[in-house]
Amino acid sequence: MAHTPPSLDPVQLGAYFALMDVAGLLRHAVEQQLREVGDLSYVQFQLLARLGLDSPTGSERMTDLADGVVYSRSALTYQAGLLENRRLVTRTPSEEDERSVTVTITAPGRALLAKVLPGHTEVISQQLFQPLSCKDVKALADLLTPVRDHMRAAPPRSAGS
Amino acid sequence: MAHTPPSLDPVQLGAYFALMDVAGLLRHAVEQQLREVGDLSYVQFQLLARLGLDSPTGSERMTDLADGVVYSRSALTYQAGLLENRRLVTRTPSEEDERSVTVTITAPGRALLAKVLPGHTEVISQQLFQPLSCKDVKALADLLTPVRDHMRAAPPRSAGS
DNA sequence: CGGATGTGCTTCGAATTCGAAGCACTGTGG
DNA sequence: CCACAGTGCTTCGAATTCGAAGCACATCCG
Repeated sequence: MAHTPPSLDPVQLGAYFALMDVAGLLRHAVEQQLREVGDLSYVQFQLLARLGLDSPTGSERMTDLADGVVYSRSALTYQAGLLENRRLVTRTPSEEDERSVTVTITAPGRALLAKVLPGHTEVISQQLFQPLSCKDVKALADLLTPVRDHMRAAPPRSAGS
Repeated sequence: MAHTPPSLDPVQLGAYFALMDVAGLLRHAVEQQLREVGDLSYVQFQLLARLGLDSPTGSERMTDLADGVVYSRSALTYQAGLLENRRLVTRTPSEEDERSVTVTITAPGRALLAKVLPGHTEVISQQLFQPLSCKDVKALADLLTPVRDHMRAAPPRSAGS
């Protein structure tokens, strides 16, 4: 059935390596900027951004956060602890599910997020979008969004079944 | 000069997050597969692949390897040491520059590479390329390759200058 | 109601990463 | 020839990551 050739097309290989390289380089650039301006790691920024920008209430459960971030649950616990120590978020037991923990961004958290955001977008614009036209960006988003949905739906388990 | 808006277009944001998410998820999927089949980390695989596939001689200097991989020099030293312990590569002082170290893939290294390669390409095909047509893949490569070149050329230093 | 199973989060130990400092060798200028 | 700067790699300590195991609560089924 799955007649996967032993090696990919050169075009496929190029796309694959370019994707991974761009993501890695971009992550490094972003991380450096975040560290300088706000002493934040990329994960910490992702958490603050999700709480402060995506969530209407500024709160989310640990599990929902983990679903939006690629990292493991334990790493999430660790980073949330660091953010809590710096008073950028609070962790309170959920009232409905006593086992759940609700993470909420604080006012200082929002302030720090606002402080690092301009530099962050600047790095993205400079590093990622400078060589691309508006149409290119649109095309890139349209190309990658279905891939993300596909990957989130299909866990990396055995390809069969 | 650089009138960077305080926040990115929604389209840009979507492209940015999709890119990072896809890369992260793909890295996890690939890493799991490599671990199961060959007990290799992603970095170790990259090193073996570069030595076994890209280099005609099967040898390269540490610095040249580091340039092709995003990781730091010390991480490279560590991983190369692990590969050497498993007899998958050898590290010998260069004859011309006594301070250089030449890394060479061994026969067992090539064998292991050949062993993990089919599964690797299968994962890439399934996870990354399944939702994409051939034209899409071409477009993706054409979009990302200039970005990579741009990022490699422009270090993430202060954007201003 | 009571036990079994499932879900949510944290703790634990091991592995990996990074940047800074250190060591070894090369090349250049006096 | 010798000091000095430059390059290549490794070692070191601290921080971060992961998976597995553990704990607490919720839900289901008899």
